[in-house]
Amino acid sequence: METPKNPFPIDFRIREGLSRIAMALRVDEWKKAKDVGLNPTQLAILALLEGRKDGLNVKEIAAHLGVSQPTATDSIAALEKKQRLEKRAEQGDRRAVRVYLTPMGLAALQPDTGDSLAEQAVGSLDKLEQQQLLLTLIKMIRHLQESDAIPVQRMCVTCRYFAPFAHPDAGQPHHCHFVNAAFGQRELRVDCRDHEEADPTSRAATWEAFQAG
Amino acid sequence: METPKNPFPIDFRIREGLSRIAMALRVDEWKKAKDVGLNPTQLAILALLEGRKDGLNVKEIAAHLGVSQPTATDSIAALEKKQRLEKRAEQGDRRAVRVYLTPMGLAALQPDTGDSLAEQAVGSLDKLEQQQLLLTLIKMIRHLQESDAIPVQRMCVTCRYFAPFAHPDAGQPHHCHFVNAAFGQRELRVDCRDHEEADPTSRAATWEAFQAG
DNA sequence: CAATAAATATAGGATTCCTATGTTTATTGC
DNA sequence: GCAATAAACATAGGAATCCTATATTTATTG
Repeated sequence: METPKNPFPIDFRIREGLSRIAMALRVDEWKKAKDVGLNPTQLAILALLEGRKDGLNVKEIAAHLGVSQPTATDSIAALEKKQRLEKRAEQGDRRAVRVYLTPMGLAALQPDTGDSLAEQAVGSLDKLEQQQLLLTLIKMIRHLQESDAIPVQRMCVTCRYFAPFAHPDAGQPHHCHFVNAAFGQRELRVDCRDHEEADPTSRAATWEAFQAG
Repeated sequence: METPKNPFPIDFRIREGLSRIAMALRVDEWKKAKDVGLNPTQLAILALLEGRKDGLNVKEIAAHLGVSQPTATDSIAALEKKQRLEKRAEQGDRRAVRVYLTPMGLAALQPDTGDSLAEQAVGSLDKLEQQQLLLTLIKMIRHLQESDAIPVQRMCVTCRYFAPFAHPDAGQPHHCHFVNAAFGQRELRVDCRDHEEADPTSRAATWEAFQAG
C-alpha cells in the first residue's frame, strides 16, 4: 500500500467533500421545492417519476431515495394527498401498486429558476474540469449500480440507444439512437427520461467501448 | 454560448450526479450513526465539533448543516439529552451559547468500520481520477466559501499552516507548518481538526500559489 | 437611553424516518 | 393441490428533523 495507516484515506476525504457540497445544495433544493409547495424529498420523488411510462412501485422509489419502504410510503401518501401523483394497481400482481405522476405533479417539475449554488460552484470550474467531474460522477454511479448498491439510473452509459464513440469527430463522438443525433462527452446525461435500460451484456460492452474511447 | 437553449446544462447534470451519490451515501451514514445510537444529522454535528477548542455556537452549526437555526437547536438539544455535547455560556455575550463535544460525544466519532459505499465508489476510480476529484471538490467548496454561501471549512487551502508547492518534490510538494511535514496533492485535507483559518488576504495568496503550482 | 439588531428559545405543525408487525397475494416445494 | 414461505405494501408507534413565526434576552447604535 502507498500510505500505510493513514487515518484519513482519500476515499474518506472525498466523501467529506461530497458531504459538504451535498449540505450546501440542500439549501437550493429547499428553495426550489418550496416554490411549488413541496419539500426536497417530495420533489425528488416527482423527478424520479417524470417520463416513466410504467411508473415505479413503492419499493423502487425507496431504493432510489435510499430510505426504508415505510418512509417511501409516507412520502408517496403525502404527494397523493396533494394530487401530485396517483397510485394504480399493478397488472398481474394485486399486492403491488404503481405510482404515476399526475399533470399537477408534472407541473411542479417545470420551473427552473437557475441562479443556484450548484450552478455557481460548477461555474467556478473550467470546462475541462467540468467534463472530468461529470465523467467521474458517472463512473462512480455506474459502479454503484453494477454492484447493486443503487438502482439503475437513467444514464446514457446504461441505455440501449447509446453508441459510444460512433463518430470520428472528437467534439461529438457519441450517438444517441433515440434522437438520432451525435453529441459530446459534455452532453452525457445522468437522468434521461428517454432512457431504456440495455441488457447487462450489452451494458458491459457499451461501457467497455466507452472507457476505451 | 456553446450550447444555446440546452435544457440540461452541465451544471444541472453534475448536480443530478452529486444528488444520486448523496442519496446512496445516506445509507452508509445511517449505518455508521446507528452503531452509536444516533442518526446522520447528529453524527454530523459531532464531527463538526471535533477538535474545535472554542466550540461552535448554534448559528454556526446551522450554517454548516445548511438548516435553519431552530432546527439546529432541536438537534443540539437531542444530543445534549444524550450527553454527547454540552452547552456553555459564551464569554462576554450572555445571549450566546457555545457548544462543545463531551468525552461521550468524542467516543461516538471513534469507530470507523470501512467497507462503505463511498470507499467502493471511490475505489472504482484510478489514482489520477481520485486526485482530480478531490481537487475539484476542494475547488468547489472553496468557491462556495469565498462567496459566503457556506462557512469556512477546515481545508488545507484556507489554513494558515499550509504552504503550497514549498518543495521541489513533485510527489510531496506541499508543506504543513503545523505538523512540519511535506505532503502531496492526494493528501489534501477537507476537514482537518488542526486547521486555523488564515486571514482573507493570505488565503487569496495561498490559493493563487496553489492554483499556479 | 431609546431604538434597533442579534442570538437563542419556544410554539406549532407537517413530514421524514426508523423498526416492528400486520395483511394480502404470489410463489415454492412436497 | 395445498401448506409453507416469500414478497409488496400498509399500519402502528415513536423519535427527530425541519420549516415559519414569534418571543425573550442581551448587545449595539444613534
